[in-house]
Amino acid sequence: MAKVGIRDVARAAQVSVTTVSHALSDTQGSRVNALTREHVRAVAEDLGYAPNRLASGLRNQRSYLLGLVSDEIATTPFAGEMILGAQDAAYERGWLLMMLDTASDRELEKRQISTLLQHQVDGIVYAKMYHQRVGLPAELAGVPTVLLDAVSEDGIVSSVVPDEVEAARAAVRALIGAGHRSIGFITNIDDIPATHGRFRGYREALREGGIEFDPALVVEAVSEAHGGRTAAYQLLSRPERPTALFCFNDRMAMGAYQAAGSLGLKIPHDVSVVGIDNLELIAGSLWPGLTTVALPHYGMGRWAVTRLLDEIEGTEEAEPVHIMFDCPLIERGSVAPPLQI
Amino acid sequence: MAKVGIRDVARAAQVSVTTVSHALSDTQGSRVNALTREHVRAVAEDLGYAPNRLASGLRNQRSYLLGLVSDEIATTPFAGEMILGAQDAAYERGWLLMMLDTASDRELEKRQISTLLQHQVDGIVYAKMYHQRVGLPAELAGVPTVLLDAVSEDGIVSSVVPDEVEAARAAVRALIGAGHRSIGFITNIDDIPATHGRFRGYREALREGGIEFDPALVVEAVSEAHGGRTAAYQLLSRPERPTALFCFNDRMAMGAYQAAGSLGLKIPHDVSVVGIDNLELIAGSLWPGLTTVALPHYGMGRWAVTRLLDEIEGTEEAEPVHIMFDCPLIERGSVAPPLQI
DNA sequence: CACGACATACAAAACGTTTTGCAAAGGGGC
DNA sequence: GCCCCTTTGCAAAACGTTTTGTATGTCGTG
Repeated sequence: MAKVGIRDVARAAQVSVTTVSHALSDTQGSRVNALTREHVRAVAEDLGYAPNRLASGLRNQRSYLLGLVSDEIATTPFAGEMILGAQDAAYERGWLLMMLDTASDRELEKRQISTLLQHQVDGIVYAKMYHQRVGLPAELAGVPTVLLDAVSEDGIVSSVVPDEVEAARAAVRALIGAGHRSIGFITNIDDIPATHGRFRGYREALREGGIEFDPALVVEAVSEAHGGRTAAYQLLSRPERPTALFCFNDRMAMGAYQAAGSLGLKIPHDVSVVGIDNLELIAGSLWPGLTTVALPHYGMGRWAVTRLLDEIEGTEEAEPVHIMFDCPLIERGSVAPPLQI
Repeated sequence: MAKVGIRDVARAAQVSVTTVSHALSDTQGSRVNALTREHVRAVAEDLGYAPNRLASGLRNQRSYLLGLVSDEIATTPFAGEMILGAQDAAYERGWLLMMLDTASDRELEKRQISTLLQHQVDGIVYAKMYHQRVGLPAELAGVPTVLLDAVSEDGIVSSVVPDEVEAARAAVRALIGAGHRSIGFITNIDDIPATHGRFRGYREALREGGIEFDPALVVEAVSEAHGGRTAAYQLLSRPERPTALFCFNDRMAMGAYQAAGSLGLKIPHDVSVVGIDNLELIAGSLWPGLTTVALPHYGMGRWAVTRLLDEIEGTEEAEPVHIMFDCPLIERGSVAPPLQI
């Protein structure tokens, strides 16, 4: 069963290839009779004809291919949602996405981008697996590009990142709303936007709640379960222990659960905990379920591709847009009113 | 900066496009002088020329594109490794991979496959996110295809799956090796190959160790943390409780940790636990770290693409191959000798 | 010295589309 | 009834490669 091409359709429909082409793409001013069009369409359908995108891409200088280059796709659990969002948005508009993992290797990244360009991708989503500032690779100059979960130093291309400050505020507000006044903050040690943004959100939420900031309630650690565990242990074993903990992420919150358990404290009865990330695997598996703030990976992925396609298809040169996505609170069972109230 | 094409190189090098083409692809019998070749190459390099894959694909009837269709990429944590393996293998051989998520929707799957085919992909990896038997979509007939983490009912295309029996045996052997004789099995309730394979592996390992199978030590539950928790609670609260638990997966093992904790039992001192999956996020975050068996997702992804490319590039029709991948034991800290020995 | 064989380079066709320019036919206004 | 305009269809060129067939010279051999 050889591939059926446009000439096969033309032959079967007793018209020229030109007419077939016109009949199948409605865009042109009616250069074909409605009846002929119907007839051609029926024949094409019948033969199972689908245009060869390689050929039409060559002719139109448009491949309907998008590249997505990102660091460490595999090692992080966020990737899935982000990519799915991007994929969905692309597919809905008739485009396909090609992902490449740079493994954070600048040299590899360079080669991958040029491979993508060789395949004539019409644009590139440059993604990072956690919110960061980046310098745009030189190879991307002149190529429509959108940043996903990253902002560029020169602000020259559109970008989307989560609103870290708001995320932290939402988390802490949930605790304050439950009546807590002594809220520990288990933060991480990396110098990344999330660290600073969430710290600011923590302080802003406290201020809003009329609670004085107490530096003694902030503990830094590596952003893993064990870091969260030691930090929480430290905070919870004090005589004047906080009644709630706001953790930098869900993994650290998991560590907090472990520390609470080893100190004989029950969550949420003795201590409330909130995280950030909404990693289903962790937040949903903990017991009780972890109340946390979701990072809108799916939505950001969608937005990035949608924006990229708008820029590609748009006629006029559009100004780059930089947006921050809201992060919704996901309530499970780790927040309750404080004990002594 | 307009794209530089082969004719630009020809002009700059003062030769014909034919010569440029020949000079750049060494495959042909030397139809070009070594000196000319060097010269052309230098000029091409200089101009930053890279052939347009769309055009060469059209001419060669080979797109150097592969499709990867899979169910639920986003919702499962395995996806990353599997896709990364596939991606790496493809990239190393000069191919690109286009992923599509069918969301387990048969209708969507159909459309996605035909989209891929329109883009002239040279082959398709049909992947599932957990080991299962599948019927191959009719659209794939005649298209080079390899199954990833799935086997087809008719065995007509090559496939790769994990060796479930061996995985379970490795896990249980680790417990027996530590001295355990009373080993509970927390299994799941779904009728999938993993359930049956791991049960068989459990029994085989017991037999090898000269331990009699005791149906009372097997408890079924949903394969989530809460399922593991209730099952483990049930097993561990018996007067004659098992000294070790083999859990269907890491999430259920996490539930076992919770049950042990609520019963005041320490892992691994009072009870040993092993899982299957090696989900870094869970196995590495638990305290103590979970000893578990890794499912070789990265390797399977690599194998699938490598095999697919061999079949595509191979001259003769190759017989389909069905292989099972070994699953290595990953030791962390959840296994110790039993208490009373 | 002449002829053939070989090395080297080029022109042209092909891959499967889309689109532009052109021609034929049909219809309406005068 | 003639002319012009509109509608409808077709032929051909173009997109950027690769490859086949052919032409030109050069060298070696008889």
